[in-house]
Amino acid sequence: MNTEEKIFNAARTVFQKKGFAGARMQEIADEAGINKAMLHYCFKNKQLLFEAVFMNAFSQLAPQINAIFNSSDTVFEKITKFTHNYISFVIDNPYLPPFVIQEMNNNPEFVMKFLNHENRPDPSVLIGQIENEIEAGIIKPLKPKQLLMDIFSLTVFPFAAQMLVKGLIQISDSEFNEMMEERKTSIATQIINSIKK
Amino acid sequence: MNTEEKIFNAARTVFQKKGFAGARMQEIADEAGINKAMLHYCFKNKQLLFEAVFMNAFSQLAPQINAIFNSSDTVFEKITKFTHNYISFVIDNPYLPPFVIQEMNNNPEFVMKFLNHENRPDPSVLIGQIENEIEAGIIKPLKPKQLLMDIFSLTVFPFAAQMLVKGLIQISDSEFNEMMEERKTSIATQIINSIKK
DNA sequence: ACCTTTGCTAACCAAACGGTTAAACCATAA
DNA sequence: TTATGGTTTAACCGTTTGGTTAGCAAAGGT
Repeated sequence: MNTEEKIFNAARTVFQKKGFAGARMQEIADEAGINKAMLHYCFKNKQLLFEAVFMNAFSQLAPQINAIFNSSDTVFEKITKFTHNYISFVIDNPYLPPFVIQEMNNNPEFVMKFLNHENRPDPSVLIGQIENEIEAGIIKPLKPKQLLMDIFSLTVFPFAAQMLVKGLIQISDSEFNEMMEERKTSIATQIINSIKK
Repeated sequence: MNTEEKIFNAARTVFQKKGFAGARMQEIADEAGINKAMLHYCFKNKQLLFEAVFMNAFSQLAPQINAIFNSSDTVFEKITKFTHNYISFVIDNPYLPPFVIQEMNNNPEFVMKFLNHENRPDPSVLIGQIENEIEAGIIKPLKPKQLLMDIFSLTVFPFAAQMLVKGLIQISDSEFNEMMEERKTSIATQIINSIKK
């Protein structure tokens, strides 16, 4: 692992734990086991280092999501695949959702920068497909965007609000992971049952 | 409005917009239209000022939620009331969910302090009641905690991840509010339909 | 052999930060 | 009128922060 990678990994760890404002360049340097000046040698400044970490987080997720959204599967298959894949991915990267949501709320200017990114997750094809399947009588009449919001909510929220949820309904880390494993399949079943004609 | 209130309101605004780490005492002072020293005169230090704001946010929400969770209503009625009341409340306080979730993830020590608070939201009664209604054949067999997670997810997530959601599915502020108005009733209907026998 | 570049660091800097101090202000009671 | 005690401020302080500088050592080119 070269120095740039060491810095990047350290930065990802610290930024995801503390957020942009709470992260300290010194802490990232310590975590990487190098001098603080090296951060600026490799990544110019805090903002650019952060953007590198943030964009990388997204460029891991987005193509995976788009591949599902834009495939030739049926809506039901897409829902099944999305919830399963997303939860699997996030179980391995549990810091990602709170991090992304936090920074999107804190840096609205930054939202725009990423929304114009080539690889942004784009549900427009899926929305059209949902409308078609409604007309075809496969899916009950509903607003596609509400359905998307339901899918995102059920899959992403438990991870985004992990600490809150664990505290509120009193579950341990292992119980949480068990529940999430179960949700990999149960969410899709539940949604499909409630929208199929 | 006395000075303490001016400070408190200013602090709430700044903390909710920037988070604890990102908030600046000077900015709070400016927002309140007073001298920075006055903050320390009234609230000792940044940590205590933050805790005052955070606890206040919770003490607005928690009793309302508990009143519903612990009433003598049926589970279906509780779900209906909870989703409706919570969304109504959060439409008027849109900064609250991201703020709470962010700080709970960033200050895990702080989570404990609030979880031992007398007025914490407590779903234990509701969980027992769900188990009873399952035995009574009113509700399909399911894990009560999964049901709670679904309810929280569908109601809270769109607000917690507001910026992300608005960007992803391409909706304006007014469209977002329209969708949330609709969800006040649609979420409950949907959940109840999918769990009733 | 002699530059030039690259990877890296110790030491340093100016600005920003949370917090303190000492004095001014101002109502009110003696 | 003046003494008192809570309220408010300008000025200041020590520390932390992101960022810079000057230089070292090894690698490569000529």
